[in-house]
Amino acid sequence: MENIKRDFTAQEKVWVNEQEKLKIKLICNDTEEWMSDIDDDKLRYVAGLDVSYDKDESERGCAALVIYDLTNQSVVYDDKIFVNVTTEYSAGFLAFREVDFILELVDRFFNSKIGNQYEPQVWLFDGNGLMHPRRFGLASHIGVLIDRPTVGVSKSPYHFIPTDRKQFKHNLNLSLVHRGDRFNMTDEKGNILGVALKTKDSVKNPIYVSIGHRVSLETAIKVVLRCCIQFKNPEPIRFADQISREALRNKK
DNA sequence: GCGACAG
DNA sequence: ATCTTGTCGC
Repeated sequence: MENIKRDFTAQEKVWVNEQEKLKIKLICNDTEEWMSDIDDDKLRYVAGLDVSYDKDESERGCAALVIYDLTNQSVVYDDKIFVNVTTEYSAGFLAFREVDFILELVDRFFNSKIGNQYEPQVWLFDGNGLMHPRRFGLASHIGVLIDRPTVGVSKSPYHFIPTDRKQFKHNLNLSLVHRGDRFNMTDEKGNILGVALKTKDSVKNPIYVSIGHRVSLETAIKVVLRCCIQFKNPEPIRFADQISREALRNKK
């Protein structure tokens, strides 16, 4: 796996500094009691967040937060906000495009009546954590800002694919046969940045899981696998995606 | 030499 | 991210 080299704009240089600064606070191991025995029903509430964008008006978007109860397999909290998107997407800087919306949702949750009752034990994000050019993707970025356990879940391997794309896909197919099978995503030095994780026997393509903040990779994988119940993607993220997307559709 | 790029 | 029908399989 290798990094893509390119020149940064002035804005991106500022963002790189911000990432490096926040990265100092990043914690890449388990910090909570329940993480030592997830199999013991110690994991119950998981948050999922996602932002959808309008196809016609690029400045219009909707961000959603869902708290999912694994015990009852139900959504116990959901919230959404329509947002004004002012930051263009730039690979490696997704967090800066969505951070304001996400923080507002998190803030609204903690200030809600049930903000204490359903405090999520871990927060799942649509995007990467450590699997990032500077090892600080959106999940890590938000994780540090809210200082809660977070995990990055993406649908494509970013640019962390070997030069030989065909060989990579071949290796994936060999390794990923059943639900739970994984393929390590490593950098050029052999560091494991995340995994390609098969979450459903019948679905060929894996999802990509990486540490966000305050979880080990093993815990991140266990959490995601437990949240992938009926579909390829984790339920909390699926619902957040569904809510934000539908809200945008109905507002027309 | 150019382009590569989570959402 | 978003544009999109049918269709295969459980």
